[in-house]
Amino acid sequence: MSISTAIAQARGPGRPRSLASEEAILDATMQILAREGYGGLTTDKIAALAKASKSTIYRRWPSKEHMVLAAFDRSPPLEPKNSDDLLNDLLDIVMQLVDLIRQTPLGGALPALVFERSHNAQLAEALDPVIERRREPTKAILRSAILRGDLPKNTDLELAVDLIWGPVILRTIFTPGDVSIGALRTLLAVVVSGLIHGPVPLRIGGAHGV
Amino acid sequence: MSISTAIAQARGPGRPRSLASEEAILDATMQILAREGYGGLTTDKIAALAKASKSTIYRRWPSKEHMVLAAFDRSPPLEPKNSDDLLNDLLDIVMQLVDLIRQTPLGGALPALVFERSHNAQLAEALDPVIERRREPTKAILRSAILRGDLPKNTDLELAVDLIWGPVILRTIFTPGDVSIGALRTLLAVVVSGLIHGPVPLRIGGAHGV
Amino acid sequence: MSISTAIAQARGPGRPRSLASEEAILDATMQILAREGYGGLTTDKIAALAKASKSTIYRRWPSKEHMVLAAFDRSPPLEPKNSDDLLNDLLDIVMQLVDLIRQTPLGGALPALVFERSHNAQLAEALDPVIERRREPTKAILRSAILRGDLPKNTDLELAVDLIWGPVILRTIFTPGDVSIGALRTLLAVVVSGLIHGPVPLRIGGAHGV
Amino acid sequence: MSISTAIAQARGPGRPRSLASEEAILDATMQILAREGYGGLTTDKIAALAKASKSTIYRRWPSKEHMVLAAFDRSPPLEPKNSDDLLNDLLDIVMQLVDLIRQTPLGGALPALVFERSHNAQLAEALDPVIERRREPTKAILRSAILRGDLPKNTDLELAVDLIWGPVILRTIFTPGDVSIGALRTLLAVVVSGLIHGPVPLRIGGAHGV
DNA sequence: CAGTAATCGAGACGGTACGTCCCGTCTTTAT
DNA sequence: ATAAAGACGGGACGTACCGTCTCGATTACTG
Repeated sequence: MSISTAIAQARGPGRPRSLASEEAILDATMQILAREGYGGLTTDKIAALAKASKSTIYRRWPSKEHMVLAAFDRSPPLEPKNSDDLLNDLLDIVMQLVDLIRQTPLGGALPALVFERSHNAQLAEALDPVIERRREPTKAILRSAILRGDLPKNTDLELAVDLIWGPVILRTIFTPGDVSIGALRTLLAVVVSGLIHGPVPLRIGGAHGV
Repeated sequence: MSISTAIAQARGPGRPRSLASEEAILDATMQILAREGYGGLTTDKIAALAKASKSTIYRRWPSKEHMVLAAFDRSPPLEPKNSDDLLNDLLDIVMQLVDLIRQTPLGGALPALVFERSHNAQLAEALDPVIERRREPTKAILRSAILRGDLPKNTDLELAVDLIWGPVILRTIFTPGDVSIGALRTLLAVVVSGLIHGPVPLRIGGAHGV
Repeated sequence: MSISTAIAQARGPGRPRSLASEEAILDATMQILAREGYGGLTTDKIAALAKASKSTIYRRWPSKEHMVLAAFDRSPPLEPKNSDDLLNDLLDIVMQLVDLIRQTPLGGALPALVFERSHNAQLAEALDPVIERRREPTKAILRSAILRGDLPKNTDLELAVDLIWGPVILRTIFTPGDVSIGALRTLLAVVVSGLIHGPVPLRIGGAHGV
Repeated sequence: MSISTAIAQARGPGRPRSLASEEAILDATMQILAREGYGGLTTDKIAALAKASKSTIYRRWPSKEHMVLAAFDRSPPLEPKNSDDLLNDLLDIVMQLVDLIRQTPLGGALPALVFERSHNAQLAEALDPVIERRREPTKAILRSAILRGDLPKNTDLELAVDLIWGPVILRTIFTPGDVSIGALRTLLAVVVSGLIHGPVPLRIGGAHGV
């Protein structure tokens, strides 16, 4: 379940792996990420700061990116508010991530993971379930709204999640876009409007004269 | 205007920069990108294939990523169909990019640019206007729809573009999502629905008992 | 004592430096020197031929010249004959070096070391003790001659060594001079003559009429 | 006669070569040599400082070393004193060169020329006559001494020159030796002694017991 | 309680890309 | 034809980082 291999280790003979080292390594990763950015993150620096050896590192994770991912995975999941106000709940959870990205070293590392994922199947395998899990709180909010009748029963959750997060991620990571609370509120309000009213019929326009 | 420095160069004294070299370099970049992927792209390989020297390369672009960007910038802009069917026009232009990303070397390189942008101000400066320009065709479609009356006059274009492209980019680059034509059609239909009906009022739900 | 850092290294923690690599590198240096001359000697070629990485090379020596010096230092010292014939002994040892310079790759590299020494304090530091040590065999010959009474007891050894080697080095490295055995014999015979008879009084000539 | 090709140029059609440029280039060479040493001497720097183009430089001299040599060749020849005191005359001319080497940029460049000569036939061809010419003043002193009867009539001039200059060059360029006036005086006194008394017989020592 | 075996810190290793530097040549317009 | 300016191909350099490996020293369990 965890990214870490240490915990799942079968208890055989020989010296057991040190949990302290493991944490020191991930802590060091976060510190360097915060201080010097992803470009300044090297395995040697991590080892030096964590007072661990590189073999201790590579025994646990096959590459630098996996370490970043493991460090990322230690951050607590987004917490869905589940009040009875859909828009506010969505806004809250969206702001949680935006703040996380803007205020912690993880923001700077996310593009690196995305990049690495694109040509590293091993990392994709590790990253995808983590991403998948991160979508869950949003789905919980949507399910509650459906139960309350605030959204149609046949709402496609995956599509809804993409509609919500797509523009946010775009503005946060891709493009230097407006992610103020006001802008996000409007954005979400339009998305929710689309979800409530459902997709438009296949042909829009062209029937004006009629 | 262009990414290239050679074209815009004032015609002073000294030997002018070779346009032939410039194109050979960008061509070589694309070829290697196609053949070996972004990870296999090195400045030495580019120089060898383009029969150019590394100094000729570095005289023009300060890093590999700038070269990729310049190569990317040579690809023709997406072509808006501008029929009178908004949904079809959007679907068409979205599919254009999805095909471009999936069928050309540029798809593999895009995550690299995003990643590099995140910690390289110099690249950000070069990349952002390129991205900005790429949003224009979508805006043209939206403007036509507004003129036809298929969209409200006060539609926020930037917001609309983000709503359209956010989920698509998310599924293409971030997450291994469904970008089949059917899935995209549904996605766009919901977005357009939201745009037509406008944002929901600030409070959704909570008024059930009333 | 040795140029090599590996041998003298205190046996601390960590993987010890590989003596095999060290020798492979110096062997490769000599081979390339012999095959392609000093101009054809590059660190990449050495690394490739020695199947070592450039980091392994640069961990030991700070520059190409230091490597050449280390390779040079592995050649056996000149062997003083120490018969009871001073002139023959000197001629023998001088011919040993002349042959070494003319028949091994070191000859071609020596000017390079001299050149580099002249503007590289670090190399000077490494080179000087090596040169100093190389003067010893000649001094041994001179000391024997003094003991036998063939040279004055107060003979200045440093001066004698310079008188002997100066002209030889000049003809070998600087100027395309005659270093045949006959020429060297005459040269040494005059030097020894000077050493035996001692310096002339401060004023030569000017007292002719007396 | 001169190292420069400019002067000997046949006066054909077209713009004549600029003598001003030529001098500016050699001046610049000396300045950079003095300021940054041979290692810091590059053709680009020379061109920039002389406000000349690189083609102007390479039209005259085939390589950097030839330029240094041409700059060197502009320095006045050593001036033989030709008093009636052989030892003093030799000491004077030797000190002239020692001072030149120690006090002008040429000292630092000399090892470079020697080095380059060793693997550059073209430079050897240019350098050797210059060196040869520089030996002339010493020979003049020796000839005067022979005429005065201070040296044997059959003194071998080439050998004598090598005996005199060899140790001096050795101590100046090769080895960090003593080139104080006192040390040089002693050195020369022994050499002159050898020249006056002539070579020792072929066998020295070995007849002790007899 | 000795033996076995996996772990630990330290740091060297092979490999490889990077970006810089310099050389000597070439291409442009202006004298 | 030569001048200044400066781009060009070529190629070496020394640095940096990756992920692996080799040491001697620990630290558990297993017999």
